[in-house]
Amino acid sequence: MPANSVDRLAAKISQIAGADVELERPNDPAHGDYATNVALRTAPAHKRPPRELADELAQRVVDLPEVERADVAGPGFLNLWVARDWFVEALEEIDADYGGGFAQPHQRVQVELVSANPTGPVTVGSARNGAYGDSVARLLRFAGHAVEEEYYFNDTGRQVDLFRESVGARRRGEAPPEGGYVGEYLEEIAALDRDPVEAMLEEIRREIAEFRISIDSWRRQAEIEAEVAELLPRLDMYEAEGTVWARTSTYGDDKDRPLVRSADGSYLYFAADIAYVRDKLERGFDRAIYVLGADHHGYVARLKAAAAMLGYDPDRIEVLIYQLVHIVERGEARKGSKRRGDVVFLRELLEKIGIDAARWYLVSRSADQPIDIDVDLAREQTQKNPVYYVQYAHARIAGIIRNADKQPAASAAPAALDPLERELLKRLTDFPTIVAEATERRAPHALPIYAIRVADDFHRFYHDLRVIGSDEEAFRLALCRATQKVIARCLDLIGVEAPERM
RNA sequence: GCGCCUGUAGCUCAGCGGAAGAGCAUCGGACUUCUAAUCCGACGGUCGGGGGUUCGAAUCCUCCCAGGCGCACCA
Repeated sequence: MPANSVDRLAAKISQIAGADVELERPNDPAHGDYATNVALRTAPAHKRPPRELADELAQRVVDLPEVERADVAGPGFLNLWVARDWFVEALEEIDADYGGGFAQPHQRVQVELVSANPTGPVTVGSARNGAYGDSVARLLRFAGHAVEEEYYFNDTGRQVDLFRESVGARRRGEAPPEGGYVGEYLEEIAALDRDPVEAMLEEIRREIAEFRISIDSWRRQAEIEAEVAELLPRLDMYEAEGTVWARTSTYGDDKDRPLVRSADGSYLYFAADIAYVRDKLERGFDRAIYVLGADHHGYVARLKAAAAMLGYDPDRIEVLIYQLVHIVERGEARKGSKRRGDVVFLRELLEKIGIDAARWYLVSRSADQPIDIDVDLAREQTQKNPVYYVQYAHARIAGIIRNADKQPAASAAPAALDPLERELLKRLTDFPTIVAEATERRAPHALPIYAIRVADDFHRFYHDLRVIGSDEEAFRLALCRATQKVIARCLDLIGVEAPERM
C-alpha cells in the first residue's frame, strides 16, 4: 500500500488504466486538481486515438469515490477533480513524519562535506558546500537512510605548513613568507599561545556548529596517509620518469595519476585520495557522497577509478558538484583567495544577514547555478528574503494555536470545503512528492521553493477565513497544524528555524 | 583544443518530454484581524540562435554564439 494519499489515488487509477499513472498538479485551475497523460502515452501501444482512450478512462475513473469529476482536454489529457472526503482523509495522515521514511532499500550513507583546510575561517564558498551537503544529508536521513556527515581536513600538506610559517612569522614580527597567508584572522591566531592549525580547527568547528551543521566525524589526512604504505601493493601501478603512477586511465579516468615520488618515496596527493576512498568504503558505507565545488569536478572520474581499481563498485562513490560562489563588491569580482585575504568569510555573512537568511539563500539555488554575493547588498537582500515570509506563516499558525488552546474547539469537518481550504490542503499533499524528488535528485533547492508556495496558500487562507470561533474551527485548526508541520519540516531540512513568534 | 555547468519577464531564478511560472522592481488597491514581516490587482517572455527527433520540445539530439569552472609530480 503506497504511503500517501496521492500515491494511493495514482495506484487506483493505474489499475483502471492498465498502465503506470503519474498525477501532475496543473498550474491552471481549469485543468483540475490533478492531471495525467496516460492516454497520450499509451495510445501508440493501443493503436487508438488518445482522446478516445481518455474518454473511456474518464468514464471509469469518475466512478471512484475519490473522484468527483473527470474531464478530457486538449490532445488527450485527463483532468481530475478530487472529492471532499479524499481531502479530509488526506489531512488526517499529515503527522510529524509526513513525507518521510520512503527510502528503499535503507542504506548506510556517508556525506563528506566542507572539508576545507584549517588555514583560515570558513569561507562563503565552503558555506555553500555545507548548506548544500548538509541539506542533502538531512533529506537522506528523513528518507530513512543511516547518514553520517564527515569533515576531512589536510593537516600535513604544504598549505598547512605555509599557514604555520605565516603565523610564526607574524609572532616574530617578521614579514610573511612568499605566498603566505595574511589577514585579520591570521593576527587573531598569532595572538594565541598554541598550535595554529589546532586553533584554526577549533574555530572552524565552532563556525560549522553555529551554521547548524552537525559533523559526526572529523578525519585527518595524517590518519589516512598512515594507511597508504599498506595499500600501495594492491594498486595497479607502474614506474616512469621518476614517479610511481596509478593506472587509473584503464578504470575510466582520462589519465594516469602520480602516486609516489621515486626519489624520496614521498606520497603525492592522489595516494591519500585513493586511501581515503578505500577507508570510506571499508567502513561499511553502502554509498560515499562527496560534495565538491565546480573547480574540483575533474575529481569525479579519478575517484570512481580509484574505487574500481580497488575492486569496489564505482557507483558506491557519488560526487555532487555545485557551482561556485563569486564575491562581487561595487560591481567588481573579487578573486576569493584565502591567502591574499581576498575572501568573504561565513562569519561576515552571518553578521550581515544572520543564519536563517544565509542558509536559505545558499541552498535556494540549484547546485548547477553559480551564486554571486554582493557583500554590500547582502543586508538589503535580507529584508526581501523569502525566508521571513515562510517563517511568518509558521509563526502566525503558532499564534492561532496558542489562542485556540484557551477555548477548546468542537465542530465537525465542513460538508463542503472552501476553495482556499482545498488549495492549501492540496498543496500539503504535494509534500511527499516534493521531498522524494528533492532527495532523489539531490536538489534541496526544491524545498524553499515549495515552502513559499505553502506559505502563499496559507496566508491567503488566513486572510479570508477565520479559524477560531468559526463553525469549522476544529477542521481549520487541524489544517493549520498540518500546515505548520509541513513548513517546519521544510525549514528543518534546510537548517532554518521555525519560530513560534516573530 | 578537450571536459563539466550555465543562457527563460527589467533584475535574481524555478520549471528539464505534456497546457510558459515565482520573487524583486514598477504602478494601483485592502488594516476596528486568530500577528499588515500579510492580502488583492496591473504591467511584463521569438524560453541565446539554427537544424533535427516526437502526436507534443524551454525540456531530448546536433551545430553555432556568449559566459563560468576545470584539463599540475598544488590540495
